[in-house]
Amino acid sequence: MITIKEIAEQAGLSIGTVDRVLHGRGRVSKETEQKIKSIIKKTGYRTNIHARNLSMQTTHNFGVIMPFPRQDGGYWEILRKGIDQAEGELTSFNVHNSYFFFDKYSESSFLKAGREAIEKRMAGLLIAPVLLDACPSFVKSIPPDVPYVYVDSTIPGTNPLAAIGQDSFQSGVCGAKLMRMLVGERGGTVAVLRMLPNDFHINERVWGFSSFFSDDPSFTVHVFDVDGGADDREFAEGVKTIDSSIERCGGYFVTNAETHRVAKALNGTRNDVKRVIGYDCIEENLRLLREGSIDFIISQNTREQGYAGINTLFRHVVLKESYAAEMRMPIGIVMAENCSYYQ
Amino acid sequence: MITIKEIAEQAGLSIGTVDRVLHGRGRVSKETEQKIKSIIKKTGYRTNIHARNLSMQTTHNFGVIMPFPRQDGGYWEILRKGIDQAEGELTSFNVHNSYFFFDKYSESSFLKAGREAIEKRMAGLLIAPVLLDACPSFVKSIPPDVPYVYVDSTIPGTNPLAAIGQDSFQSGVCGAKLMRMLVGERGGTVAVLRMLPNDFHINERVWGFSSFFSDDPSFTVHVFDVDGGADDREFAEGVKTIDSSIERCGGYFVTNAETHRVAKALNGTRNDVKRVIGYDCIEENLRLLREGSIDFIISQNTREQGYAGINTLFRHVVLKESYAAEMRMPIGIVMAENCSYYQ
DNA sequence: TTGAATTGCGTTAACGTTAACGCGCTGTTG
DNA sequence: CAACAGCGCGTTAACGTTAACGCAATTCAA
Repeated sequence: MITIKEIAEQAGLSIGTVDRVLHGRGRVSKETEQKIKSIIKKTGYRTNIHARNLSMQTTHNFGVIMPFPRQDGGYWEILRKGIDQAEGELTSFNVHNSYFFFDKYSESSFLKAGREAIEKRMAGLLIAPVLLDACPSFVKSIPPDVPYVYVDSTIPGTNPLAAIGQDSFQSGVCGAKLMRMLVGERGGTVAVLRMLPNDFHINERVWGFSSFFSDDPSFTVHVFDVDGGADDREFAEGVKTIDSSIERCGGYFVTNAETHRVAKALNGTRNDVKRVIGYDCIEENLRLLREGSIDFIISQNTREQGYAGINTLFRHVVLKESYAAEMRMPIGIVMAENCSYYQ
Repeated sequence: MITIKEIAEQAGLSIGTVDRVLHGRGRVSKETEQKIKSIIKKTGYRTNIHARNLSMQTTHNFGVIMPFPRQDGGYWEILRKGIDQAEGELTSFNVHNSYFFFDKYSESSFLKAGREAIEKRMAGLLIAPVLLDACPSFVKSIPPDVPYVYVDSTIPGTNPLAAIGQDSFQSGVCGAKLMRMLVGERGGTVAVLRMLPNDFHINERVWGFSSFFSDDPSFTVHVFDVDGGADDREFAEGVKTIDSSIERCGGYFVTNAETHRVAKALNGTRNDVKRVIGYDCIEENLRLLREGSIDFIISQNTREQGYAGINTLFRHVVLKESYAAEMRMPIGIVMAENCSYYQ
């Protein structure tokens, strides 16, 4: 590997000048700049990260802007686990995360968290852009030298370093395929419980699920809206009302992590031809999966998303590497027999 | 973070002495050694990897001892992809891999590959210990200062830095669960095609599959041995003979990556109540999955195994970190609708 | 036209660790 | 008792990069 010193020798200049060119710090004539740049290109120079980090001696603070971990039935805890794991593996590089939580039902809360993160001058941001309306304006307020990465969702028209997420439509298709397998080819009626307030993800999932059955005349899909904000008793009532309004419902597709609440509500009324498929490997869902009250959980690999998000920031900020701009996470199919790997 | 210099100051000694204690290079009196060691413990000193790597200026060569990539229907190509990806992400750290391929049906070939790897004095070894009999004696010949990591399988009674693999028994259970879903509760006869020569993995898978149905009287499981070494025509004949020997076979569980050959052999005789479940996301299997000739593929996440294996060596050798000794990979359930993420 | 600012470059200390080298002291051997 | 080995320790150059500093030479403003 060629060094700055060797480049300087080849150019007949000093390392200071080479360094100035490398970092665009000016005070270099155009001819020398060109000369040095051509040598850099020819030799394929790459900076030695060890020397760099030793010299810089900086700690890298990444800001994580995400909903309160307990929201969505603890779904965001999973993301945090992946983020924390990445931080742990990168302690040698002085990487530290600061969390800026917000209430996912409050735009002002989101904007406040975002402002704080910007004020604290983070070296990079990991954002869960669940609030589609508030996000674009906030993203514009991020200083141009601060890279940001999306997890969970993405915001069109913005320019993140990377966007990490799952194909929600396709995950709905997977849910439908599994549902058809469970119910059997004879078909019947299946219900989609769309959780309110619904977001982009949830609608895509519903769409994917429905489109799978659209050319299968033996299946009928009913979509119901359920208030995810209701307390347990009220919620169970709502589910039961829906259940009794369908004559013979073969299965339920729940579009978010609240699957366990649906499964519990159905538990009394449930017979073995009533199936439940839902999302996200939160503890309660896994418990009911093992117990048999839930048949399948579709995993977004949320933990891996958090891990990959911090890793992307690390590679860009610390190692100065370029990285894939878009990462699609696999659609994980989880049942009682393989759920122990999705804690 | 405390430095060697600060330790030396606290002890009233020089950094050279501290360094000698840290590396056990002797030429230090017992009292000073104790004094320094206590300061190290008290302050929680951790060596600065950047300074270390900058000073050492070594490149780290890891040896990979694995079957020829084309064997097992190209299964080992997947492992190589993960290994190469890890190497790519670690170029900044001067990590390089050298491959030592062997014929998985020849012990002498394995031993030769192993000897070569040892002669070339690798900084660490990644081993796919598919040859259970030959492996223990080889492992004993590895110098004690060379760490080694297992992928795919493990060898009891040896002491690897880490063992990365999948719970084969449980993956068989998963296969059975999926099979029962596909065939339906009414039950019937299902066949297990155990590929010869069979190894530890394959027998575990068969066992897991069979045990799932052992308490379900509506299902009958037949286990057949098939010669994986046969050419395509001969192989297809064998499968057809088996198929015609069972009156109404509901499905086939193939215990390794040769699933595509079984699916092709069945293609003529196949009707829609004849299901195929098999292993490993090699290209041909994925193609038939999309086409509909295979219903499910169980993924060992082989690519991730290779990636994690190199990463484990890296963290231990380069970063001097301790690491989990055992990693169980998730049992991936792959169908046409989510297979695009398992290339 | 003199002082000040700017341009274009070189020099150097610092980051923390490693390992070779050197030096004084003590004990041993012929 | 001289020669020598070994012990216990300090000193120092090197690794590659960064960024502050310095210094001529030139340009610019008053």
